[in-house]
Amino acid sequence: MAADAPTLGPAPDSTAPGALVGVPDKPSIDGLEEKWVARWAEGDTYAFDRAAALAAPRAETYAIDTPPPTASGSLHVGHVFSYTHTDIVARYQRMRGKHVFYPMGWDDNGLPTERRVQNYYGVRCDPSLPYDPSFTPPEKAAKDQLPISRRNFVELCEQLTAVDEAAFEELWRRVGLSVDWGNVYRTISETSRATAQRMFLHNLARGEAYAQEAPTLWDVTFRTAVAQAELEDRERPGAYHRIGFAGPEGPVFIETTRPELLPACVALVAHPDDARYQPLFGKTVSTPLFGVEVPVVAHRLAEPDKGSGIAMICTFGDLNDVTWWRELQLPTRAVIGWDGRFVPDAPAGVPAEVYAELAGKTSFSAQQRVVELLRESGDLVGDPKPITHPVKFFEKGERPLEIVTTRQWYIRNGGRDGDLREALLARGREIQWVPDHMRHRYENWVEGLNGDWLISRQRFFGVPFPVWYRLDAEGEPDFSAPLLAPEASLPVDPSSDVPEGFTADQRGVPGGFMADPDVMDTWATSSLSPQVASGWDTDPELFAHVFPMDQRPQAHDIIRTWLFSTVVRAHFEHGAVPWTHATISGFVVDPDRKKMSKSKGNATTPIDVLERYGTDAVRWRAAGARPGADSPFDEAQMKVGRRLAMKILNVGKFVLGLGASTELGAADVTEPIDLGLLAQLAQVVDEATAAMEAYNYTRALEVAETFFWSFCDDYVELVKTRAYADDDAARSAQATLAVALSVQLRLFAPVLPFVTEEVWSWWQGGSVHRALWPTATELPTGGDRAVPAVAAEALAAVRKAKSEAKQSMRADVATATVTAPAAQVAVVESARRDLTSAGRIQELTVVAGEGPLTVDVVLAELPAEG
RNA sequence: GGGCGCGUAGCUCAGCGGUAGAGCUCUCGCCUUACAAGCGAGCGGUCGCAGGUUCGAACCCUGCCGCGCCCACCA
Repeated sequence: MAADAPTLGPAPDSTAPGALVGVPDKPSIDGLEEKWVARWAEGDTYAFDRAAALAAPRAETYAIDTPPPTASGSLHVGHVFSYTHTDIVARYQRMRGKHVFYPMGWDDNGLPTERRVQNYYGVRCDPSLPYDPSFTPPEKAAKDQLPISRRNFVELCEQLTAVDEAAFEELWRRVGLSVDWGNVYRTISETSRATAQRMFLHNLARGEAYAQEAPTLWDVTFRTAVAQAELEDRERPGAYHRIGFAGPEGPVFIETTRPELLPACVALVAHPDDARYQPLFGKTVSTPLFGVEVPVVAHRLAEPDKGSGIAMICTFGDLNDVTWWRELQLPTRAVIGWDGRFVPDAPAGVPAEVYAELAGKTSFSAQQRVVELLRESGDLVGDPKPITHPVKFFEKGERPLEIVTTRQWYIRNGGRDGDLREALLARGREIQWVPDHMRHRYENWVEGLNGDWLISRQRFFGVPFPVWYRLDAEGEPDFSAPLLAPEASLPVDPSSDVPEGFTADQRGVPGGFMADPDVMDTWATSSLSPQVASGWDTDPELFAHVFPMDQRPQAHDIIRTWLFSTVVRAHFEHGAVPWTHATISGFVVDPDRKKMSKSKGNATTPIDVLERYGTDAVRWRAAGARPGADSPFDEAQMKVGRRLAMKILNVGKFVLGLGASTELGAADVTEPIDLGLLAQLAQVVDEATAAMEAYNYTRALEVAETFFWSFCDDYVELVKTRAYADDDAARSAQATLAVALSVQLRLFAPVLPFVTEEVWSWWQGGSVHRALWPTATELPTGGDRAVPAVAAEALAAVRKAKSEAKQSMRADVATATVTAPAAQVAVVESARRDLTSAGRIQELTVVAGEGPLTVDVVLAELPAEG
């Protein structure tokens, strides 16, 4: 977005790509990053040409929904790999002549930023405070956090993340990402906030968003609701407590891991078919300690073989309780408050004097006390049986989730509506997944949804809901008719802005208004990355052109969050998928196959690796990880990439020294082995192109690389003598070397942007990254691929003889007799000149014979061996 | 418990119906004037196991075993 864009660099000058500098004596890959990063910036090499793109058909634009990295986090090698994968595709598409729309975003929203700002400045957000325009943060973070207004807090977030983002940008440039740095967005920016609020108002107007007072999974540390997508299970120790309830015909025993919820018990439940408990259905039992009469009810979700087969329903211990409570229309006896402690007053109908023992306690200490009381009363049977069981946690949280009834905003996602679910599944099928099997993750998730998407969070930093409520004469809010911000006013902060028709002094007073206190879940804004990046809110013309986008690259762990939520928003607002392709990257794992992450301490710092091996080497290794496949981090592999980069420099220098130049072209290629080499290359180009079209950059690189090593080791060796001469055959070799070098540099350019650009600059104008991807049509036709292949095979046999004789490859061969299938005799003969010079063969004989090609070699000045 | 993916040379991985492949490692050589951070050659595998289909299976089918990820399970 223009509003967030950094200033562009100076205009192109003579140092930009395009200025020929000649071949250096000692090519080196060290320093290429600094050199080319600077020149690409100066030359605006990767800028998106908005005017040209909009003037061209949509198919000539390639738009990428770049994942915005968490600005307050840190990057590791895994990030470098996955962003490189996207960049390889971007560079390929650019070389196909497309206008590549390749923005960068920073995710500076959400809890990580909030926590970092609190710690860094020693402040905390208090939305009830007024904005202080002259506020400056303390020099040193004080022990007691200084309360400041939301707007001041957001400003600090913006300041601090800007610093982080500058460091990220520098790293990304060093990685060689061909991002359009004139198109950078931030999830915290005005535009992002306005987009999120406008989209929310649209969702609300269409009934896709709604507010509801309901039991909600609640993190007691962060004191916020969390969504299904943010849950994870963790194994925790617990214990079964066998407890007796007084029934009409003797005690009824239940087993529970949460005896402290006894005061919240509203019923016992068993399966309708469970003969043991059928007599009790419709009757009541009495809770121990509290003596509350609760009904015994039947429900299909009760499992006869779990515990004693009959469970207590509490409001609320887990999600099953919520289901039972809702479906069986049971009363509510909530005991756990927003802070995770037992509320001060007993629920209605629960004796206050017993409950007083628990008020204010945490779940943990309440449980201890309840167990003591049950022991004293004799209602606890035996000792608790220790078990380990999975417990739901907020993925960023450290204490088990509780269930608390609160008023929250939701967006429909098919979790409670079969038709919508089907529609969203159909959207998933519209997307081309790379790799294809990742679509199952999406379908699995959508099919398993058990409720709508909870988007409100009881936090301070984030996009606020653009909503206020009237206060009645008693000062109670009227939630039934929210006051909505007009779209033209967005973004608003309801904690400092005032709804239409009200004045600031009416805030919080009876007859006045109050702000909705919540902010949106971070995914509620991240899910709009295509809209934010493409200018839905700021540049409708651009948006109409690039949306739906072509590619969403992301990791597989956030299919359920980022990918799904993006599909939901696009489905509602645009009736379309947000992109045609979802490319899912795997993780970089450590040698023990554990996911690399900062928190585990096994993450490799990218800058160190980039410095030691060079960016191209690291990118080469990244390209070896297939889409969606996890890949172990192995430094030995980096060396191989470095070797390839070095080889490209060296062979480039050599080939250009042999006379290859832009003066020579396909028309100068006349020798059979040269035509054959280029025919091989044409096949490589076709295969690499097909692979790239299928997003299989690994395969594309593999075929190019296989050809390249054979080109260096065999073809160049075969023709170097001829290329030094001065005749038509020499010119044929030189032309072949020139054409092959040009094609190969372009094949490698997406993966190895630095060395290819360096070699390109020695003899070609412009940037290789703005050159066209090679096609078979630019290569001569009719060549016989067998000629270079057979010549290489014969040369290998000669080398083998020298190697086995422990001779130098420079050793002379007195006689070499090639015995080849009849059909290959002429083929070998056509390469005679190159074969004799490369093998230093004094006398070469070619005869027809049975079986595969063999070569009898007699080395000069050595007795013949068998 | 459900879904998905993966088990091929010591390591990382291709191959996915027609006589087992690459790179790395390792071994043995080579100062060859593009490259010794190089070059040449070589060693190395009953393709997880068991059945089945087929003239023929690493490849297709079935069932196991092992590994990983996602989801569910919380009395």
